[in-house]
Amino acid sequence: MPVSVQILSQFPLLKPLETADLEQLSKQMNLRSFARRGMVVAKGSPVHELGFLVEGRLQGVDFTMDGRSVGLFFLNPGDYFGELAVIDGEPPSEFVVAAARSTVAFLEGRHARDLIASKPALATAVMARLAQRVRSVMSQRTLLSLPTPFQRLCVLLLQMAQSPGQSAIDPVPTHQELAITINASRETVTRVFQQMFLQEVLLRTGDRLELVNLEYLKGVAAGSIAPPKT
Amino acid sequence: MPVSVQILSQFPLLKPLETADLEQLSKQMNLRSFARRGMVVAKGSPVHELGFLVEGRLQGVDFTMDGRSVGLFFLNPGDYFGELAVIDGEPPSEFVVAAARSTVAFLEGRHARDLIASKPALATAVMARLAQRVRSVMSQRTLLSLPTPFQRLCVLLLQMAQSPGQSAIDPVPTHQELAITINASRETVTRVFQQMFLQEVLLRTGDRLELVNLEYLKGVAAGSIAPPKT
DNA sequence: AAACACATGTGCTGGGCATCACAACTTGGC
DNA sequence: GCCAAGTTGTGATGCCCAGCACATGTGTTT
Repeated sequence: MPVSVQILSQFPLLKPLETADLEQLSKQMNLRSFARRGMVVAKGSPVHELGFLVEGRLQGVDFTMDGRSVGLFFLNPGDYFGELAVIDGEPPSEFVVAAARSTVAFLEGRHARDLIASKPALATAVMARLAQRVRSVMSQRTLLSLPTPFQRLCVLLLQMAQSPGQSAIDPVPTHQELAITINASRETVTRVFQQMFLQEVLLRTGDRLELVNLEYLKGVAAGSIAPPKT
Repeated sequence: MPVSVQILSQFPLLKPLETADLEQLSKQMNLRSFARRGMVVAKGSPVHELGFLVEGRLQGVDFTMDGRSVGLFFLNPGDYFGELAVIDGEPPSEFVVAAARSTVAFLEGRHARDLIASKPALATAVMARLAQRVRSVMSQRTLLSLPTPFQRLCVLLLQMAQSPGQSAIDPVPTHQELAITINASRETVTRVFQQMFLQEVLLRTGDRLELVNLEYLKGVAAGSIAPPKT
């Protein structure tokens, strides 16, 4: 069940490859579809595959040993996942589930390793990707060691907005999801938002959240503005 | 100020290199010494160098925007650091300071990049190193989202012990250092230790901390054993 | 030996946040 | 369309832990 070269050529990671390479790859890959909530990769699974998201939306989740979920992130079409397991041969470090009906192209671990090893351009790209992941997880870790949920939420909002360099977040994750990533309760997130709407720091319109008062958010993040009392 | 080939050949990362390569490298590198508390690399510095610790002990530290320190780790002779900045060209992500009088061999960023790009064996090793760092920071992030300091400390102790696969930690970091990594106050760490000594879960002899009751620690980590009240 | 820096032990107090409980509202599925 | 599932808003309660203050121990420096 090969994957069309047409589709493969859409992926930024594979851009440096020749058409011949893509045709070769095409035969090694296979396409699978997932319903909403379908499990794409299980943490600790012995299967090592590199996955390319063709369409839909995936979310990665991890769990603490006592069952709480942490550190959620999203993948959009064009992204790939599973590099960690492919590179070091250890089991995958988190679960990946479909946040919406999705289609994924898989390349078996062994083939993926060979591919990366044989194409220096790919190796460089993968290294860059890993470096970026280290930085991103580190900034999460930094976020989590801020003292108050109020500060953590401000920093998270700034982080999420600055990805596209904009002062808006679209679509906004649910309070529950935000709570998970900043290690606070769902209710606390609701209450902090309430505060910020009142003070007109944030503005919500549909699924879009606008960061009106960026200076305030930065101030709280840097600790120069004290978070307001209850 | 070249670095002797003799010294370079000690580093695991450089093992795959021929003697000729090492001699070449030797000319590109330089050796610097640092007193205790000396700053080896500054976060955000525009200088990108790959550093090899020849002797001594270094510690990496990061800070939140409001000035608290987080996520401290140690380097021992034979380790290298600075790969992140070398790979993605961004400023270093943390400070590295000398925990004791130390000697470090530096290789300039451009040379390091060329070296890695030209030797697939090195590229593979660096990729593996990065993958390991992602996993390690991720487990830190998981640790930080546990609800109570008690649980966080149990998990941290288990993590620190299992590096060598032993049930002891030697040398034990100070309470202050532990407090920083689990995002708790120094006093809380002291009190948790107190508890655990009483219950004979831990045993301290000099600079060595023995994990006597591993099952208990694992139980608390997994949430199946409730942390005792104050 | 004295002086100092640093690590550790311990009590007290207040506030912040998790947790529970429940209501109002929106969304998706059939 | 309607029911179920999921999302958001809000109050009340209790407890855990940060923060402060200070005592004691230990190794290092002069």
